[in-house]
Amino acid sequence: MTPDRDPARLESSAPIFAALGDATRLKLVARLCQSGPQSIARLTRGTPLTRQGITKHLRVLADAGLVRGRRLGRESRWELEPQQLIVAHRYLDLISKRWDAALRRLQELVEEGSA
Amino acid sequence: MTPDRDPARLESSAPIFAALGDATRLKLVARLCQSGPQSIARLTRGTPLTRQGITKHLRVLADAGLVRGRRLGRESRWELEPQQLIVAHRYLDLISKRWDAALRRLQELVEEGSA
DNA sequence: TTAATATGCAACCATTGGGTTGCGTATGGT
DNA sequence: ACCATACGCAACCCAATGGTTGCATATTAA
Repeated sequence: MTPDRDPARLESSAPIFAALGDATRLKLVARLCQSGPQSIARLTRGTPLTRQGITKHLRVLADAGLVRGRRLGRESRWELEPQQLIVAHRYLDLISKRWDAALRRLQELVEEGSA
Repeated sequence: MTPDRDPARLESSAPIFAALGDATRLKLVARLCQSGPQSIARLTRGTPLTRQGITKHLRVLADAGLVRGRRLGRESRWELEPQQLIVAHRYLDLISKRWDAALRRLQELVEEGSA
């Protein structure tokens, strides 16, 4: 375990952030979050994009492990996959904490220097 | 405030995620985090990239507000900017919580349906 | 059976992105 | 004064991305 000590593990968060780094995909995530699993056609409604555009974005999210889709009859239902979100979340948590620590160290140095 | 209620605010997180969505930039953030403010030349050492490459990545991070640089003598010192990290962190927090809520609702529906 | 719905696949296009090289310039050290 | 260091700017290149259209296919409904 101890994923917060493994730099390689940390770098693997990049694809997750990359997948979230697009306004359209963020909206998709939000919609899947708020309204639960949906078909592509339904996800397309309300966006200025083509169904194919949405499909591509869903694939990107799926490749990052943020989302999963399976065929149900003639439609394919897509839903959120929480684990990867948690990975990203933990990464930011770690960075924030490290940054806090660095800030404190810096602060101490400054105070020492001016004392 | 209540940034967690403002969809427009939420979408504005996309550039932050996009900036973090690259392995090289994640490493830069980690290095700035661990070893504090550094010059471009120093940040370049240890990477297979050119100084210009690093400079470009720093600009991307800066445009996302994650990092800030200022000229000190003949070198330019770059350091982390924590607030944007917190924004991203809060976004993931929100999504996670919404997702939890959706999961619970779904769970209830399933249980009702099979009861 | 026929029509409408929901999707997948492939080609294509324009733009962005990651990365380099070359060159010019300011700063620091000797 | 001179040289090395640290940097910025601009041009350039190739690959990836965001987005479209056209067409083929499976499924549901009438």
